[in-house]
Amino acid sequence: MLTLAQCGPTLPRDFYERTTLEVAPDLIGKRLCVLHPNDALQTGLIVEVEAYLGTEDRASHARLQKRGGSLVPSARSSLMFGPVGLAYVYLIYGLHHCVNVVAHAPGAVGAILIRALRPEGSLAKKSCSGPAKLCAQLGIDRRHNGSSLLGTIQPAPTDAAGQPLAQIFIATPSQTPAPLPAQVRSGPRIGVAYAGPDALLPYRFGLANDPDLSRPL
DNA sequence: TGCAGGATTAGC
DNA sequence: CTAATCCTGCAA
Repeated sequence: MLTLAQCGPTLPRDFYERTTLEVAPDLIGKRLCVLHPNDALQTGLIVEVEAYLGTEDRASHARLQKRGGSLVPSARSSLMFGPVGLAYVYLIYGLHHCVNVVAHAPGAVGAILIRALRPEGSLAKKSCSGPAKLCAQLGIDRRHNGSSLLGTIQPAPTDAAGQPLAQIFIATPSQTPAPLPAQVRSGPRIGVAYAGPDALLPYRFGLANDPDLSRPL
């Protein structure tokens, strides 16, 4: 199992403060890390993500909604409008959690869904190939909504019930070579057929031919 | 206040 | 292919 120091340097805030479509492919090959209150550490390399943009993206939670005759963004997506480097975690189908990274240019709106990991260490034999599966494996749930991904702090934070909360962060692996940009491919996002033409936008990014993809790219 | 549907997954 | 399951958006 990896130690905290072996995870590599944590991605700084500046990494996330670029356009969402710039940040998304750059997350491929980075290491998602969860430090649990009992000091257990779970990690995996990101092999697949999807970018979700702002009010104009019909597939995004941040898209405009009808309300009182006018169009406004929904309350759920408010984190996507705010500071970068935070986790946006939501419940889907009443059953599963999905985790996003808030990332966008200054004044813009957007987040990146983490869709699949290559599991490492204690996770090595588990499947993290799917946005809900990786959250289940890593113990990520709505208590982490709004938590910072920019590093660990002491003492560990607590949730609304006062219970200790696992800390999530993303690091640049120092012992694994970064994937060549040529190996990162894009394709249409999964499960967004309701978005009409926006369902075809190539905002899904992943390592070409990686066995840990949630689906082939 | 009520209802339709979802950035998914496992199982038949 | 469908069920599971609950929060959110949106109409009434």
